Amino acid sequence: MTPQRRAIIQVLLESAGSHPTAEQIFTRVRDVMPDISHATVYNTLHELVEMGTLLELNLGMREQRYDINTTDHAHLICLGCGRVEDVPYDSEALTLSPEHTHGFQVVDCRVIFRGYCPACASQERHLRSSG
Amino acid sequence: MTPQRRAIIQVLLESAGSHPTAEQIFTRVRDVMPDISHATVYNTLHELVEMGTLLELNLGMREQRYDINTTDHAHLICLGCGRVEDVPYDSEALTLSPEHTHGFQVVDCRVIFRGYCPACASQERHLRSSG
DNA sequence: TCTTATTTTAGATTAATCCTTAATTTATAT
DNA sequence: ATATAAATTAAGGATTAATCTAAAATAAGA
Ligand SMILES: [Mn+2]
Ligand SMILES: [Mn+2]
Ligand SMILES: [Zn+2]
Ligand SMILES: [Zn+2]
Repeated sequence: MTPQRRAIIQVLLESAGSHPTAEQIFTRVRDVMPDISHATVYNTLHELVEMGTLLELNLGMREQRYDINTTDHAHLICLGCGRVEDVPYDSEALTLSPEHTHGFQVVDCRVIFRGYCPACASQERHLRSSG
Repeated sequence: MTPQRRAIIQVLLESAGSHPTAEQIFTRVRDVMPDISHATVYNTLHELVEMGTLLELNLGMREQRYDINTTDHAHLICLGCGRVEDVPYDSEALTLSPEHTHGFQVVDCRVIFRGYCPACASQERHLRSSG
């Protein structure tokens, strides 16, 4: 456990719920530790993911998002601006019946609702009516 | 409608169920049309996605996967090798209750089961017992 | 055919992520 | 405390999927 890791974990805890990207985490850590390197942030994030204390979310917006909240939940993402919200979901309702596992050892299930947030939805409406 | 597009669509139809990456599609198209460019493949894929006749899947393995099967289904992906299988799912069981939409216009829902295919699971076991 | 709009192309560019390697830091054992 | 070994960090280069650019080619329409 090094000062760098402490700082990274601190930032993750402070940004709980915001689903930051690796770059955003890097920037926030650099505020308190200006000499930290890119590689250290990436390495530490991967280690935390490996340990199971951090979720790496691929929500389809190019960059990975990180989530310190490892409780069972789904995500709602805005296809316009990338805004992410946590949403509850019933993990019981989503179990793969044995005849459909193809012999896989199933580890988990990710659920992503996609749509447009109020801001992006109104913008889209405006674009459509004017174009 | 150009010969390039016809060739790309042909490849997509032939590879139904294999969830190819853009690069794999590019390679297969190049077999029958050696001078086709990268940009044309990407442009065409994006147009088909825009039209709604092709799904762009972010299964978390770096590259996007494309799926000509636009019927309601979920995916099962191997975290080891990237193998993808289609799995049925009950879309009725997954509707976001109004109090959890945060005002979003919800477009769709993506469900991804993650795990290890038989080959990768046995490999992992081997690695663990020997390391 | 002639004109216009669209599409294609090659190559450069971007941007996130990963890798390499040497220096530093931390942990462990005298 | 000191020496040794192991783990971590930093700088910057490499990688790579994807995007952009601008000119050339092609398709569509009159
Ligand atoms: Mn979350
Ligand atoms: Mn599929
Ligand atoms: Zn939005
Ligand atoms: Zn596998």
